[in-house]
Amino acid sequence: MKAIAERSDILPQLAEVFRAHGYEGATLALIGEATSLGKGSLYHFFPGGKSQMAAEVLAEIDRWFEDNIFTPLQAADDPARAVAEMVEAVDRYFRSGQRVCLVGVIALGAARDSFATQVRDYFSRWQTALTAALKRLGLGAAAARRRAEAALLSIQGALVLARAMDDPKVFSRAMADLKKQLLAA
Amino acid sequence: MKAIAERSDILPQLAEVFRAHGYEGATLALIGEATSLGKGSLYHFFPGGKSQMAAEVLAEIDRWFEDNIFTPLQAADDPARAVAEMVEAVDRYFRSGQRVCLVGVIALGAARDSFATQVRDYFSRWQTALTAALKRLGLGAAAARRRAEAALLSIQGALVLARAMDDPKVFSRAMADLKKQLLAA
DNA sequence: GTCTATAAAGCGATAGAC
DNA sequence: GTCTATCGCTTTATAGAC
Repeated sequence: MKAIAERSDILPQLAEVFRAHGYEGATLALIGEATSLGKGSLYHFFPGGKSQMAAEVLAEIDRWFEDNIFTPLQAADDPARAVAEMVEAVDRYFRSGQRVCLVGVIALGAARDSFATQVRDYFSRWQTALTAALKRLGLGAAAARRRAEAALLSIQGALVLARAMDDPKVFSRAMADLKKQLLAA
Repeated sequence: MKAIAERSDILPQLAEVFRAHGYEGATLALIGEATSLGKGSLYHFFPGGKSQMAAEVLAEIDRWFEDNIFTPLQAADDPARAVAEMVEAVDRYFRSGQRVCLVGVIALGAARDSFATQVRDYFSRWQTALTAALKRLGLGAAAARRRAEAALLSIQGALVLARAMDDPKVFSRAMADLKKQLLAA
């Protein structure tokens, strides 16, 4: 274990603070606590301050989804299996609804305008990747696009509702439904 | 037009500030600006400060939904028509996705814990009212409950996605779909 | 690369005049 | 009921020692 911090260690911790408190609510004090780093170190890594931190966290999330969700959807031999695995990966990633989607949180808040492109791209690339898999399952282009949009909507809605009801089962139910609906004829 | 402010005038303006900036992001400066009221007046109306403001806004929202959504769903002669009118009322209320759901925003943020009961009740009473209407449409108790849950989930998801994509059409499409799904056999 | 100290501004909240 | 002035604290951000 190194005493010297690395970006790869910091970004996930940073992400959790933004997830838990939102952009406005994530203070440098909370961030310092979560990363065990002083302000000096934080500004050494992120000279642009809080907004750079959030931008890099969003970029990291984007990278993760690209590798673990988008690419598998488009490259898989068996599209039905890829779609099912996407739903399972999403369930794990969001810890059955106990973890929130940072991109969704930012989309709802005032910080959306500052990160508009990153937020939009995240969802639109996800939709594109899922649409491709659904087309390979035999759906028409328009139907595939609509169904992919409905899927993203279900995931985001399930996260909101599960947290509002404080009940992870709401999320699990939604993901089980989602898998069925995505793979239906 | 009175120079003296009334609660009934203030609460809607307050609500818009919380919607636009979230609980943490809604500063007293922004609130003062939106209401054209100084801090003195604000603390005269809300001695409990910001948290009382948010609590009363949530109560006001609750009242509005009780009167305009929940009660009509449970009391209507024609449940099919009541369900269709709910979807239309929701579309108007959220301005086709250009306005955000404050209860959802709070549910996702750190302030959720402070308003947990109000947040939970809002959704659970909505689900109860919608479930009742769906049962009168001929659905079994369990199916009605599940379908009502899926409906709330769609609305919240559509709000997130419409804002993320910055495209109100996403919301309108979702509401059109929702109406069909709720009224399907 | 990490820290402490500190600046400058903004925060929620209060006091008191009118 | 409304305002201004202000308190005490926290905020983001910077400076500089180590």
